[in-house]
Amino acid sequence: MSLKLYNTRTRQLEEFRPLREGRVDIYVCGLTPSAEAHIGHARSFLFFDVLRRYLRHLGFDARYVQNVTDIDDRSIARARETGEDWYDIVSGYYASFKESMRRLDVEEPDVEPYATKFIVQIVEMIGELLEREIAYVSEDGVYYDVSKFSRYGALAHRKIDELEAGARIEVDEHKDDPLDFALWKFAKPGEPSWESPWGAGRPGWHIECSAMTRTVIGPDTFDMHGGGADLVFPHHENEIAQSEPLMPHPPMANFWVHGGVLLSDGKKMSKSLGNFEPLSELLDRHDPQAVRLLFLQTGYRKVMSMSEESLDAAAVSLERLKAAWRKLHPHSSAGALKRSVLLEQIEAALNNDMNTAGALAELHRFAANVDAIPEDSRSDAFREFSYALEMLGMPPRSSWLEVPKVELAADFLERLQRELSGEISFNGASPHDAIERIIAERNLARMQKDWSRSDRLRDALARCGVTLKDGKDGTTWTVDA
RNA sequence: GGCGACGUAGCCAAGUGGUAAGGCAGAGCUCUGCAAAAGCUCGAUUCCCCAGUUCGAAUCUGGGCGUCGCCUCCA
Repeated sequence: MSLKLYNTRTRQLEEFRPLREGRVDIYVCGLTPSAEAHIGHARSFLFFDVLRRYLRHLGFDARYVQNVTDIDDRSIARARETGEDWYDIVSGYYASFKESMRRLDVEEPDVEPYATKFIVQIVEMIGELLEREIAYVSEDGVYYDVSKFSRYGALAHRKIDELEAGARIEVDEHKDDPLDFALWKFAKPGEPSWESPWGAGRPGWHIECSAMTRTVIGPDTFDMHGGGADLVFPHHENEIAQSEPLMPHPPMANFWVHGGVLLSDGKKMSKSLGNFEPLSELLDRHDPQAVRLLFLQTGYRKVMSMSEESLDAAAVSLERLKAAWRKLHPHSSAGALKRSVLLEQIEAALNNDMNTAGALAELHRFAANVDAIPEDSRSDAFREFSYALEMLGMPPRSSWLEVPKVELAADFLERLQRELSGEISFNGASPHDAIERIIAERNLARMQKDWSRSDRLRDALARCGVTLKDGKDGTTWTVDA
């Protein structure tokens, strides 16, 4: 039993085998920080985070490279509009993205190459393409000549004439063919630029990834290249077109792995449509672990839509896992990980093209049966459950031990006092003490079977947003959301 | 217009030839003075529609209908 992954290159589910024993090199196209990151980006990087964690679990030494395209037309245009420095814009958005990734427990890439740090290698690569006459210098830049690469369109499973029939390709007088794309764009006055043999300018989109994979990972075929499904064409197709003619032994990457896009109101979330809320703000409103859980529930390749309701449902679902973990927690003790059906079933699910929804189902099945676990195997169960959660990127936190509480409103005491109309006074007491005081009074009333007083006290608290729960170990309270 | 994906209970979603995982919501029960919380139990004779292949199909084939993506910057 081993990992099978869908390979966009061959359009098939294939058994994953690393090119070098025990080692996996993954390159994932990162962000172009010309706008605020959104939850669709999070879905993609969350998936690759789980893939990476799983590869490591399988015993591979996984090296994860995720680039930053820190130069592009949009950020330059934005700088012109706002008067800001273009790089301040880029680094601002990127910092915000990184912070969101941290909150989502997405692990840091092992290598994080910035496009602007690889200008030398980019220029060198363009030079090689020109030498081989696969590229040409035009009036406003250097272009890639698509007609020179016979496999062009292979990744996207598209033929050149089909692409040309597309109604939305703009004719550009600087290109020989509408499908040709820019490798280097000559700078207009005021635009950021770097020197090159053909004139000062900046790299086109696509070329940075070709240059960086070649430099950072190596000139030969590497194991996996990933990104969102919307990158298949033209971005990844163009990367292949740039890289493979210069390689002695193509293909550029063995596996091409693409994650499905996220829909918002039935339309793909995208920078140009602006149909999204910044990721950082969404994470203020929703538990990042619940966000991860929600994405784990859906196959990574499926087009998926998301709603506030689904996010809330995921939070409740996460609570179940937390509760199971909490029950096991007192039985923790150091020791080796002992495998049982839980891990076996999770592996079986993940081996099937990273079926995280199936893996999650196993976690829930386990959680539902936690009470039945015999005392002497609880420590093992605890370690295995924790390990599985961690493997999916949902590391148990110390906060899981606490029942969730929300802050009391600022005027809580005043409202409470009013609700009780002087029945009990607690001048100077903290809100917490006041609640405890009422609970004590109520329990006294309950002992005396004074139900009307008991209920009156409970209702007063309820109107102030505090719910009481009578457990067998006494009364606890929670603050309503 | 071309290429592709998807359509499973109220909602989200797994399952890719052997008789429908899981989550949310809902219902019932237990517990409780009553609640809340918690625990237990239950849910599609059926997988968009229509034909076909097969002993057997949600799963394969053909045809419809619908939704979405890509063909343009995008994870």
